[in-house]
Amino acid sequence: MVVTRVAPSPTGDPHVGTAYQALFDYVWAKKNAGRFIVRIEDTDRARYNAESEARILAALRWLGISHDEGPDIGGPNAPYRQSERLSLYQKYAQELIEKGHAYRAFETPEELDAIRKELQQQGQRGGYDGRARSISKEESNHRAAQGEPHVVRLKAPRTGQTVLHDQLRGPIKFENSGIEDAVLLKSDGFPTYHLAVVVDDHEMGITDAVRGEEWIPSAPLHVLLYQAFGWPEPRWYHMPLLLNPDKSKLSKRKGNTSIEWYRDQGILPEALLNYLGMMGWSMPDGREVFGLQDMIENFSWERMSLGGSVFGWDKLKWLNGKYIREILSLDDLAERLKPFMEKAGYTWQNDTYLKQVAEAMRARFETLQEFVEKSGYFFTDNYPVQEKALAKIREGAAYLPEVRTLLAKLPSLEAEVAEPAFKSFIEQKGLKAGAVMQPLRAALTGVLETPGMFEVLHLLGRERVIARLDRAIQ
RNA sequence: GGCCCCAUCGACUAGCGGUCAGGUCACCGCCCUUUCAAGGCGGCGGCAGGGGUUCGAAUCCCCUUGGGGUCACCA
Repeated sequence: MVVTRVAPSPTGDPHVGTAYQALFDYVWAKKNAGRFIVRIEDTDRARYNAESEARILAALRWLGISHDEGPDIGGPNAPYRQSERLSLYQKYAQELIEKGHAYRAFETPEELDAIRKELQQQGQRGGYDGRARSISKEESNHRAAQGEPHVVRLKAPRTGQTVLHDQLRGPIKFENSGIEDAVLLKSDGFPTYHLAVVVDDHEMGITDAVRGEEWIPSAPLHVLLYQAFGWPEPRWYHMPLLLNPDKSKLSKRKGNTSIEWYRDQGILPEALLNYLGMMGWSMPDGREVFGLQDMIENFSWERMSLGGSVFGWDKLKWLNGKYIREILSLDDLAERLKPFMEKAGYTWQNDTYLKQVAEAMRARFETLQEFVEKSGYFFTDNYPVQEKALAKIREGAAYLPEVRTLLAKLPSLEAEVAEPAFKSFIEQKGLKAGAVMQPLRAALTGVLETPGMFEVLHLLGRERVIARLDRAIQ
């Protein structure tokens, strides 16, 4: 049995890094017919954001990553919010104190600052020297009983080494002398990540701890905790990081990290998921377009590459376009377009029309939002006319009245009718097609890039075509 | 700075001792063409450097360099 978890911290926008993590946790669990858990790491009162949890869960749902247990659906290991498990951590912290693996420390934040400075001046590493270790058990108990504020710190060994057995990189050795007496329980009674993650992973039966590489430096602390408790360690997998274009860890300041931002741009969830799947991982046959199920069927850690991956926009957009033009059905595409159209204030006479426009535009937009931006003239007469289009209209002013006459008297604007009529008109005049087509295009759409002219004529219909021509001629 | 991780085209990657180092995005050119796309074809472009090991290294080892992560009562 494999049980994995993703443990987001509800401090803000749903982060693509969380989705990345969740994706691999999910795939690995499902590959092994196991369970995938979502746990909320809300032990930081200062950064807690009340809406964040729901948005993170919604984002995962949107992506199609479904969890087997979590705060919204419950499960055998409930509760799934660390803020609701406080007594657990306190109990285990107490246990460590009694076993001699942890101790209370009573320094105030100001005192800690002073200690840190002092240590730095001496050229020593670390932020705490472990001085509270020397407080006697009696005194410690007494001061705690008096209600004196304190934290609980790990009594890290000062000699020897601790080895992290990372499944992706092999053993990583750390000198214990470099491991600090980290705070396990804060003075507000909340645990730090270090205590919480170990206690919860153990209590929830997590067998495989998959998380970002940024955790490697504190991993020995976690190993030490497992040893102190006498619990078996999970298998550790430290994933490569998602990067900004400048190769630093993906961050809000240097890129778009919110899943909601991509959603609002009209990136499809399957495209985003697919793209995340190709960050550090590849299909055995080299396919670049693949879904969750493909990933589950073909997943193995051997195919993971360890260098971080730049999370870039260009290829994501290309992939999204690929889904739009080759993977989605026309019906599906139209349905997904609707909310974007509505948001932009566009209306359409019926779904058939929307679908026809979508079909005509299909190869010409790569995000749903792009469709809205490029297709306005199909949905309103109030579309802007670009400078270049205006120039084209003037250029072709001589022909437009004749084109109007021609189109007005045609029995229909279907391509089968309009195209031959148009061709012979052009031939008669001894013109090049573009000389007439481009001004006409500009007159009917206000832009110079549109679907084929005859598609446009047919979609707009005679009434709108004539009206727009009249307007342009004036 | 200490500790730790990583290292193939600009980007995403294939490669796991013997390959003309392959594919994709982006970029450039050509074709198609009523425009713009899409699509097809082609091009540009890479094993960071130096030592080893080996008959033979992108592949294994070491050093250097470079990049990154982390050093909180945040996760």
